[in-house]
Amino acid sequence: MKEGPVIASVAALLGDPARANILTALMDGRALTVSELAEAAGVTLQTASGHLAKLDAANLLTAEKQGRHRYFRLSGPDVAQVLEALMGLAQRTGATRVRTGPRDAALRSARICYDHLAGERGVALLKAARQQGLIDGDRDLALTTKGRAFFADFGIDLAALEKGRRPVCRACLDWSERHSHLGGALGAALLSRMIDRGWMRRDTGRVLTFTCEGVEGFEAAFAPPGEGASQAA
Amino acid sequence: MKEGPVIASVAALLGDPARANILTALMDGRALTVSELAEAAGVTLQTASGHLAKLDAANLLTAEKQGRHRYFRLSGPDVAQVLEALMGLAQRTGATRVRTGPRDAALRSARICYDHLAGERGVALLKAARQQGLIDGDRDLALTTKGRAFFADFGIDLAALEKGRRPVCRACLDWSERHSHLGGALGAALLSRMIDRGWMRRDTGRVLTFTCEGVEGFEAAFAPPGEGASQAA
DNA sequence: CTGATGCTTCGGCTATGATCGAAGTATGAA
DNA sequence: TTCATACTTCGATCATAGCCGAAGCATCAG
Repeated sequence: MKEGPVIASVAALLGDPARANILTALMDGRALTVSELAEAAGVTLQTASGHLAKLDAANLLTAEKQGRHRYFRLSGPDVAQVLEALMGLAQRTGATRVRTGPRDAALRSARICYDHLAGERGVALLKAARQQGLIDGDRDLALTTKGRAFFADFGIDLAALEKGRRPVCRACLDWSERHSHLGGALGAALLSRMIDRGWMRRDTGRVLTFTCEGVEGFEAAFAPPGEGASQAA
Repeated sequence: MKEGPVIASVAALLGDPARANILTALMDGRALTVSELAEAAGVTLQTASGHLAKLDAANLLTAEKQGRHRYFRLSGPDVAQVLEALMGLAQRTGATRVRTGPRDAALRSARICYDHLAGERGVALLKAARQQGLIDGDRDLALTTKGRAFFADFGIDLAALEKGRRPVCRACLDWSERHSHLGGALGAALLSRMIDRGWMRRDTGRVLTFTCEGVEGFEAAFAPPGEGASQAA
């Protein structure tokens, strides 16, 4: 009887279509202006402004003022995680539409979840990392000694990651797959490193498009041991 | 722009205080009746009924009808997971438990459910029968060969039971324990036989009072799996 | 300065939906 | 059978809040 209103106040904020559109538009971790968010949500500027004020007051968003613009971003990965969880729930319970476009397929394949890799590729990465003994644990993930060597070799400064307050490894439930992908500081660093390497590029929105070398490199690095076959479609 | 409304429809359901109270009350995985949920939510019966219809239509809950009662439970662990994530976002303060079931300890211990044994003893009976390999199946129960021998030896005419239209074994949801106990023709015959043996007697109302020999005999026949030995299976 | 752009606030309209009383249905008990 | 309990449905009331037009600040360019 006490918890209900607590979660209700947050859920009610996510329960308005305009606000939900705003939040999903921000799910790629980037910051957008009020005007951009108004267009994404399909409402007028002043309506969006009102919504953003509420989301900001609830600390779901953070605002940064730059000149005449005001940039909003999600206040943290946990917001994105909740949104992903809600999408997964909506899909399982049948609230999602049957209509699936090409953009939907691309989203399913590889996308950004706040700041790390999600979708089929994201799930495959964590699965392979587990199988290769790089990462241990089921719900709470931990780097193995072998994993530390691997990711250091991949070009990631683990010591720097561990200095931050953010957990290095975190399991994040994928809404399109049914399994977890790798979030946390390591997940973010990995995505950043893979983009640096030219393995993929960010399109508009959350879609990640793999390059040819990217597919090659990704499958070489995160291949299930003993299985050379790639998953072609 | 398409995903927003999808998550909004789900989130809006969680965004009402009464519904949020209902869902949090169900978070422990047990099933509760409409009345109990109405009290937990702090609304009247008809209001709760309306909310439950919506949550059921959205497949967030599943309903089980049992006589005059309708038991609701979360439709899956993912629902609870979303709620937990929301609580985390809302900086939860502490867990709340909903008082459920009868206040009367005697009723809780052993009572008649229609015509068979219910309460702690009833749940223990079915649990033991499963563990001893007398009864098989999860939702739909069935007698094993070993079970047929056991109950025949107990003094029950299984052939007669099977002639009737009534199902021999039936899982019946216990309203104080929130686990199943044994109903059906066999459940009724068992209770009748145990009363004949002097294991228990009917008080006024539905309370069943075990005699000393009853406790002894009951625990010998249906040894609690957690007694002394470990629960490994 | 003037004018333009980006955003916020105010005011009023409107729709959604939460709520409960009362009546109706289904099941169990006497 | 008749009565009681558990729940659903209907109907009407009422509060919340989403929405946009218009006006008000703030910043920048000229």
